[in-house]
Amino acid sequence: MSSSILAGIDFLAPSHVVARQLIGVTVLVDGVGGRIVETEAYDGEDPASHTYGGRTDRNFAMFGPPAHAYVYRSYGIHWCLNFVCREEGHGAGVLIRALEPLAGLDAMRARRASGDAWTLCSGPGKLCQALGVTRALNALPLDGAPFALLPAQPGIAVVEGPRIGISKAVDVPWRFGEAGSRWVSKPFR
DNA sequence: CTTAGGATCGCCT
DNA sequence: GGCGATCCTAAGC
Repeated sequence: MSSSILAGIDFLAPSHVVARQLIGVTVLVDGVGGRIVETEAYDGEDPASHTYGGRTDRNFAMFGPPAHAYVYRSYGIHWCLNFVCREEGHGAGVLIRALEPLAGLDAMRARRASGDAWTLCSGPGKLCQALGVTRALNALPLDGAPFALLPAQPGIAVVEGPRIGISKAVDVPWRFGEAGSRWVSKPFR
């Protein structure tokens, strides 16, 4: 049994609400990770979402219970980490796009041969490489090993903007970030 | 600073 | 066979 409430967030809420609340939450994978500073929301009603066309072998985790991981391979090369939200069967989630690295910096640098501190986790593919996230973590619950989530400090200022790297629903403002953070994948304007 | 191309997996038409 | 919720490197302005 796993609760839908984790780190003070109710993962049964709509994905754009969860995406906003996740800013400032600390995520660790085997003790390596940092504060979430950038997210994007995706939803079953959303043409840009992997789940828009229904359930497949690749996206089944997004149709499973909330507060679980959905990991997929992007462009055949990178891994991307999502947190499943909404009720089971809905097909919604939040893409974790960037972290402020806090724990396990040595492990991150070892996994990401090139790259200075600013680019260790400044993108969905990069942070998965830094934290060692692969398909092996797909569909696992977020309230147990190797995951750990710690609540955000209250009062974090959040900015929003259009999502990155998609070709449909381009104007939906479902990208969220910590205001003024230098750790995001691209500046907000 | 901006743009272009390659890497390469899995789903879709 | 095409294309993507990406990243890195190289070249052009």
